[in-house]
Amino acid sequence: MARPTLASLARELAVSRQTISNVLNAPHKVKPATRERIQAAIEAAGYRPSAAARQLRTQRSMNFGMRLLPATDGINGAVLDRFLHALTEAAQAAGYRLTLFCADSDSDEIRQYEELLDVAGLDGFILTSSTPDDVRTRWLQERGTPFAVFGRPWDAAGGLTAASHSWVDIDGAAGTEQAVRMLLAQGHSRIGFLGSYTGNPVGADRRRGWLRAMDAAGYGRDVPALSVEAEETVPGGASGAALLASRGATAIVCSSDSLALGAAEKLRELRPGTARPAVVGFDNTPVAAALGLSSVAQPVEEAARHMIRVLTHELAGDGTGAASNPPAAPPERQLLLAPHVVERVPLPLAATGSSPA
Amino acid sequence: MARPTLASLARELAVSRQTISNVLNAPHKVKPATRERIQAAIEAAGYRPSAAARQLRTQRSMNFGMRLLPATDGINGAVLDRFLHALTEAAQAAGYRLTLFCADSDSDEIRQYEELLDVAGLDGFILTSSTPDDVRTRWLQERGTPFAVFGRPWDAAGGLTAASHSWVDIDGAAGTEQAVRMLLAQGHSRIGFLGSYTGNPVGADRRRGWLRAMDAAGYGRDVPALSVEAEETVPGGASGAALLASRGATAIVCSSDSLALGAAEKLRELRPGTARPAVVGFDNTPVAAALGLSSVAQPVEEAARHMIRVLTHELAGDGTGAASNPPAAPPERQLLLAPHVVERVPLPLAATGSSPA
DNA sequence: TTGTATGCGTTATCAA
DNA sequence: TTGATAACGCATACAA
Repeated sequence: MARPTLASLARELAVSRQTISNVLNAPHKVKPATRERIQAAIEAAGYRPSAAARQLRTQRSMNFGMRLLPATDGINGAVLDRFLHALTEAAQAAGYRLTLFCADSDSDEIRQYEELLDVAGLDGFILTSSTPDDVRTRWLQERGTPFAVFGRPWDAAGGLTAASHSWVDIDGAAGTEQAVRMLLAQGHSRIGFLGSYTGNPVGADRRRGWLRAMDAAGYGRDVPALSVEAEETVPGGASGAALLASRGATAIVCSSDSLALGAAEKLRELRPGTARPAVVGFDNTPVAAALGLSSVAQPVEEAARHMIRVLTHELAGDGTGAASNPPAAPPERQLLLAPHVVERVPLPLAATGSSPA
Repeated sequence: MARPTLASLARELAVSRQTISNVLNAPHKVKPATRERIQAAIEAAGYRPSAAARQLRTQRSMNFGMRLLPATDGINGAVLDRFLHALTEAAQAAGYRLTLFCADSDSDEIRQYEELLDVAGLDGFILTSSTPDDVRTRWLQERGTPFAVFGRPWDAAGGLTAASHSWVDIDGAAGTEQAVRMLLAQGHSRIGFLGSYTGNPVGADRRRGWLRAMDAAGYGRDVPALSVEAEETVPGGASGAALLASRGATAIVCSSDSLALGAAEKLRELRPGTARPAVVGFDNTPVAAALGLSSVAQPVEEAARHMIRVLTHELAGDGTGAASNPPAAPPERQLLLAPHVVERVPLPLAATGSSPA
């Protein structure tokens, strides 16, 4: 038998379509007795309202869009998987669907917005980065389309502009600060920082935390010598680590896992006696886990959930549909989440490396 | 001004809605003169047909669905990014959109299919794995919903069942075969295989290629000693490599990059003199690239594009809309793609490791 | 509290 | 070749 519709179900139950529609969209308007009878029938018939018909009427697609960037080449791309999964899950739980799309450039991204808005009627977008005068965010704001950004709108100079749009980000400085404290607790004092930070606001932010913690610990005078700039690659990490080691660093905080991987290898090579290379990475990628490298873990799942919360809140008086009596507090429009350090012991593979096999 | 609709545009042009619709969907039915006039007007007005209205009429959503598996823990998850991006891009190029969803289990996945089919009217699904009597594929087939699977339907015993559904897969055996040949050409003869293959059809497939190449090269008698089973982790690779080395292996083909990473570290540790650990991984993940490890690269982009081709072909007489005169050859419903070995030289970090810094 | 009428934007059928 | 009419499935204002 064919899929039931509002009309077919109404005929069957000898009520009007309107009543069934009310049971679904405004249950309080229907007498409890009939409501329950109809609810049971809906259940039994497996009736589900058609999103297309609904959208035609309400001008709501219950659909968010997100641009998928061209395959993030780095090791750190692994973070995207988790983010995407959490995003999809949260959207789904809120009754929304997630549509992916590709774009060649930021301006092409705007063309895609336009197309997806007109054709598919998307209700909002997820952006995975932005700058203070990002053409995309400006376009979306002018058009009044809801969107949320993962990442603060850093400007080129490394400053943070007060943006009027919603964003969620991870507090990188807090992460490196915590990493330094962990290393201090382990007895290290000459703790280096390795990262790309000039002209790279994210790297600069992470460096700031290291700086703060070093100052607080009274090692501020060592800071100039122990801060090394490096390309965010494995070889970059290796050569940076060599430089830091030559300056007496016994531990290194890195602004990425790629760097940490290179640094750890290099330290192990330079000091075969040391069982544990005191290196901390950033992003807590599977690679770090696989190699037993400590790393700063970002709560991307929480970030994703919050972004959906912001979006659904903006789209409805209340996401739940059922008007909660004390209207739920609106989600923070701009939220900075704290990461945490995952401490790991190196693999046996490394531990046995120092002693003859 | 509001977004133009068929009606508003028709009024403006003093033609019927139908004519405009024909210009879009059956241009040959419209007199060239009016067609061009209308096309220009469409362009100028920026008119775009509403997908919802269209779907209501045609029962087509132009939308495919794909389940996002819970964050692939391994290093190898990186392959998904590329696959997803290629999939989205190909779908987009074919005029389709891609909707993501999550599920807790295979049976929940079926519930999601049902929901997405009823509610959103998805036109087809992408699956990323299947077994011979997969409940999901059976359900989809019974319902007549188009779908394509990435991965052959291996059965538990490692056999390949003749499936009636479409799939695309990478020929793992061909990949390892090629890896062995590369190592042979480099002068190796005692080439080991490291992987998880009993009860793991994918691993068994990859082992098969190694076996074939070793036999062909006349090293068949060494095979029993040189095949080592290991858990697909970095430590697994390290201990497996140690065992293989003790049996005289000078090179190792691994069934994953995780294993290769562990194996390479171990070999480097065991033989400090050897600048190049002769290890080949599988999947060509960013980690392999970052570390300068050779690896078998899967053409996942091509696989993704083909799956979209299969799906769109099944849904339309012809994907292009414009009926091509010689009806394009239907895409292979079951396609095995050949991977290729990416040969890399280890990083400086490793090369300098053997000589004093 | 329940039912009736109308329209959301498109395509399909048919008549002109 | 073009135009009028109906229908896709639903929600909303309004009448009962």
